[in-house]
Amino acid sequence: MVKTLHAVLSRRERQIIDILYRRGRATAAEVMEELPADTTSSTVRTQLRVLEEKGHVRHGQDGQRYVYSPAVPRGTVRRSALKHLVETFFDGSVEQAVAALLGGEGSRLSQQQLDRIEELIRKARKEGA
Amino acid sequence: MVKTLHAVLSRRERQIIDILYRRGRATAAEVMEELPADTTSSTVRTQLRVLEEKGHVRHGQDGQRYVYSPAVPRGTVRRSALKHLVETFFDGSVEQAVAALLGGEGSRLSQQQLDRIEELIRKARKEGA
DNA sequence: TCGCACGTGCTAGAAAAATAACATCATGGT
DNA sequence: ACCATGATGTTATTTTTCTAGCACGTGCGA
Repeated sequence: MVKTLHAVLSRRERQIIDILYRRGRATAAEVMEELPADTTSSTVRTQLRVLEEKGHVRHGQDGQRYVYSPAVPRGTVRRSALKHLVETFFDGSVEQAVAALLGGEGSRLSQQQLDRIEELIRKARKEGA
Repeated sequence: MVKTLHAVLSRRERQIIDILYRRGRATAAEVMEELPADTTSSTVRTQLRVLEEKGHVRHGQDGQRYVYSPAVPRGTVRRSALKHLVETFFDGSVEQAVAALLGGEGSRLSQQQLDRIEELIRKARKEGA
């Protein structure tokens, strides 16, 4: 059983990495903005450095500041995150998960989006046949 | 911003709670089975007790042993977990998330399942109109 | 009835995580 | 040129998490 990223990280580390996945990249200051207001810059920077040592994030340089981004491609992580979520909360049923996505109050999918999803279903039918 | 369950829990606590959500309910021994082999019973029971104190799980009694289950309904937690995942990894796009579910190699949805999903889309169309 | 197997409660100690203090270096405006 | 500002690195301290030891209770088979 390969450990999914989230199973390995500590609480703060997860918070921070999630911010990076959401934004794609961010400076220490930007990360700090998205954390609870009382979090100090020093703390955030230390965490980022630790995360880098552990190989979870990397940084480039922009002038004087560091710009951090996740080391593992988003696509990879989200695939396993999705899988874990489906197994944990939907009895492993992709169908149930899709149902929850479509049914969620917050969804509000446009007609076009629904069109595109139907298109995906047509493709899935062909492949699944 | 309401904190989602997973944002609050420590690493071990998450592992354990996920097991409970997956299985619905479990004894300390059953939880232990699903954790890394070197985890002791004492440790697991302590964690469960702490989780109960914090209000995340509760227990009933079955003869002599305790049977633990999550305190927050699965449906509630999975809704927010899904939401968080969509925001973090799919730019907030439900469509993209559905696409990933349908497109994942491991999916292998049956024709019936696809039928049911299409039915859901029809419903979504009506509501969204 | 004894004692082993298996359950729980409590509590202390070790390990990991989180925070913050302090020092240093570049930059830009006065 | 100089200081205020905003970065960073290093390191120490505090806090939380994790683990495990020990005591005690219950049931069941020898």
